[in-house]
Amino acid sequence: MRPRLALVPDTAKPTLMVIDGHSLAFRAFYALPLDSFSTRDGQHTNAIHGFISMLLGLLQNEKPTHLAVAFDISRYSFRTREYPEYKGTRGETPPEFVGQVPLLEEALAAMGIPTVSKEDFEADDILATLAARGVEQGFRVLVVSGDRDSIQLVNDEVTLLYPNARGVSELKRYDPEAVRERYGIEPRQYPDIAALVGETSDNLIGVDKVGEKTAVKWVQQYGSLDEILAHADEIKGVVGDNLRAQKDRAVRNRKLNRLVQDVDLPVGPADLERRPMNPAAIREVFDRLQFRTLLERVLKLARVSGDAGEGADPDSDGSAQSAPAVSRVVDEELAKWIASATKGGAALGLVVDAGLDGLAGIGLADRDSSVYVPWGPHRPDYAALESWLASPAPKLLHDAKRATKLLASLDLALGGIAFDTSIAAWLLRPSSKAESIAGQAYTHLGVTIVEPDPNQLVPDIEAPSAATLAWYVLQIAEYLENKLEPGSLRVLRQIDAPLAPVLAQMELAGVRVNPGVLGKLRENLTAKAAEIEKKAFASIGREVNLGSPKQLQTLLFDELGMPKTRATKTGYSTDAAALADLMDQLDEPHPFLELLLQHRDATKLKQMIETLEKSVSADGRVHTNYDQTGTSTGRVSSNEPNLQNIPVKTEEGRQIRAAFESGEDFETLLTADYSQIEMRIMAHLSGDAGLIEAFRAGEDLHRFVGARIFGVDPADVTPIMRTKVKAMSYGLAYGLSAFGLSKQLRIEVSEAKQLMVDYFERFGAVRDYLRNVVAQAKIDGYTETIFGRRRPFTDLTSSNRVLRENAERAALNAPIQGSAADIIKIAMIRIAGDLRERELRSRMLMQVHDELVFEVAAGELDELKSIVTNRMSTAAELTVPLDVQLGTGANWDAAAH
DNA sequence: CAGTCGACGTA
DNA sequence: CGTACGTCGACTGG
Repeated sequence: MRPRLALVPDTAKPTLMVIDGHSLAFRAFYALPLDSFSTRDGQHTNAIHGFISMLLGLLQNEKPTHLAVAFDISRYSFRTREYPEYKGTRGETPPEFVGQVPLLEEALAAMGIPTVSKEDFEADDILATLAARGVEQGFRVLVVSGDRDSIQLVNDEVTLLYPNARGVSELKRYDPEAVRERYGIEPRQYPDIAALVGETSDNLIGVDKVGEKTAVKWVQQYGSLDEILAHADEIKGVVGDNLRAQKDRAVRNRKLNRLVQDVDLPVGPADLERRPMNPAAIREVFDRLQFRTLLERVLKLARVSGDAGEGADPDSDGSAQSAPAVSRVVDEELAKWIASATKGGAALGLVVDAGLDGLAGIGLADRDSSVYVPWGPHRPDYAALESWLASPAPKLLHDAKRATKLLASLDLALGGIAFDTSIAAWLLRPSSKAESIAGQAYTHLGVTIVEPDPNQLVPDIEAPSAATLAWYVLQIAEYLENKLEPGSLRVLRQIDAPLAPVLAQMELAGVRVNPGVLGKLRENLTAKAAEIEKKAFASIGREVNLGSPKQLQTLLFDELGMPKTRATKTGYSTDAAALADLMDQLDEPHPFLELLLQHRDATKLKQMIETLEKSVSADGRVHTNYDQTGTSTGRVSSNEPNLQNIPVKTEEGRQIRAAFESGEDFETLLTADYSQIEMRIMAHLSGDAGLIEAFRAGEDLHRFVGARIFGVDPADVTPIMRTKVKAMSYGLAYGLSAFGLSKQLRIEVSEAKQLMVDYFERFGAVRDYLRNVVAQAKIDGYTETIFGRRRPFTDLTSSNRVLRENAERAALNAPIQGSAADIIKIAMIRIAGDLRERELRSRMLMQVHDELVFEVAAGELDELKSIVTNRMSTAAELTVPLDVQLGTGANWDAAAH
């Protein structure tokens, strides 16, 4: 059915494609805007993007059988030795470009494309050599280069693909005929023309007054540069005089622009046969570069070339193990299969099939068989399965939280979550995005699981059976288990795998939201926003979309002529800090500014309320989704809706919290939070005697620290002093600079600097620790939390300063934020265990990084308080106590303390 | 219609 | 020129 044959070019000769990496990447660099192609953390990628995009087009259109990319090693070669001025007019290569070359080489390596370079030679010489060898060995050769000197390589077997002025998206094809048409000469004569005319970009001056037209005329007349020089006497006029006077220039140029065709290379054309791509490596590199569309394109190409290369269907491919056939089993047969598969305590792959609503079936797999258990409404006796599911017998899953929830909806318990491939992949690379089972099979096993097109209304092919997927989960689990360090494996087994069912329970429970409270608040805010908007329009005498930064920019900076603020990608900032600055700067601030800020406040809250209202389920509760693999530090995140960013700082914000209540069958809400957990972790990790003493003394931390720094009694620490110290302390864990501190506190940079000096004089071990974290991470390539959770870093040694310093701050923060995440996760697991064992009806509902919210059943408050306090404060043994604050109340706001 | 950006809420 | 997130409306480019 598939036109497989068409994928193989029907030419007798193999095609060798050789590409000048530097010249093409450099063209791409200038063709694509620098600003539009960079990763979130500031790595420029425009040259890489342009190059790969061009390369994919070439692979698709030209279908080379052999391929290599040549790079210059440096800007020095035998040519610069012979003629130091060669390429001398070239300015410093932009650092934004230089930083992209190693990444491009990495991307090519992942795509299985060899790169070639040779000390003392330029990429063009390598192209020339490979082209010559290729022709000798019977190849059709395609040279891809942006250097005009490559024209000399063109002949009946060698075609040059040359980028036009528009960049690298279109390449002009130069075969001998095209060269003749463009220049009126034979390709081999091109260097003679170039020698006479000169090449500005190489700093090669030609003969004065001789341009392309004159040079072409002479070459046509005499045949070659040598002949022209031999007959120089015959040429009349000023150009003739110039030629005779400056013939050395032409001779020198001709010597330099001759490409070397016999460079001693470690590879020949035959070694450059296209190899299968490594999807896992490609994903890794492209993820890092944040190339989404290109990733799709390259993976598609990888699949196509893989099919064409192997030409066999997966089932008949003996080399890779393929999934066993699926059998449907029920009743006694099912019991028998489970008994035999779990013999010796073996773990089974388990996938729940979610059907359209509820549970459609269950897929199970051991190493060499897989079974599917359909979950009919009139189900036969599945006792054996149910008891295995509920038992601690080990199970390997992908997304255990989801499976737990699905089974729970049918009142089925799931125990023995021994491994979760989704979590495992995240622990291995916490910055990566979650993948489906099929995605993981492709990434980790290199296996393509054919899935129906999700855009197709009527599926074109059948979806893979849950049983087959379960078998793949088993394979992936095995692979990842070997990949994970012992420390990461411990984090998986002791923290994240046991946490999954706890989060599942919290999601299922949801939290009761009072629609009346929200509705009233929304109405108030709607009216308020409208009123502010009216005033704002009146103040400027026209209407404007207050939600459009672009329109606001026009208004503020063009029409009202206010001073420019911080630059953003698309203009000037209109954020709250920028507006505050404007109001400070102007003697009589325009009333519009204040109104705009108020309007933002009101609409932001209004939006939040509306999203919350929309997410209330039929049971009157909000069921958020906790993403266990969504952060790179180890925290969980919350979405749909996000319950971790409900306002708390302003009075109106707190009114939203007041809408979160305990359910009807419950008595009250209990909140429990860790006070200053990150500072305590810093005290622990740094071993700073002063900070440890501060926490052991048990008094107000910022007051204590302030007293030390300002040399006064704790009682004499003023609110201003306390604010400064507090900002400094909190900023520490984020890699705050004197500049940042000064901006936040609105004080002079010099004062901020002095504050930092004073701080570190008293708490020097903290600074030593923070420095050491970064230094160690530079050596190891990763950071680690107290419990061994790792986060890898690649940019700590980058030559790009922005990139490197961003990575340094992230590395500084990761062990602190991550350890706090570990601690609360451990507490949650233990609290959930206690609640279950003691058969309490109270439930854990929410987690907000350092805070837990519970719904308390009648008569259980005291017992719950003691469990929560105990488990939270003993979740980790630190050199300082873990202080836990409790609060109770009818709603979340009232329960705060 | 999907993806990006600026802005802003939380710890 | 402070870490980690998610969500919104406006805008952009296919």
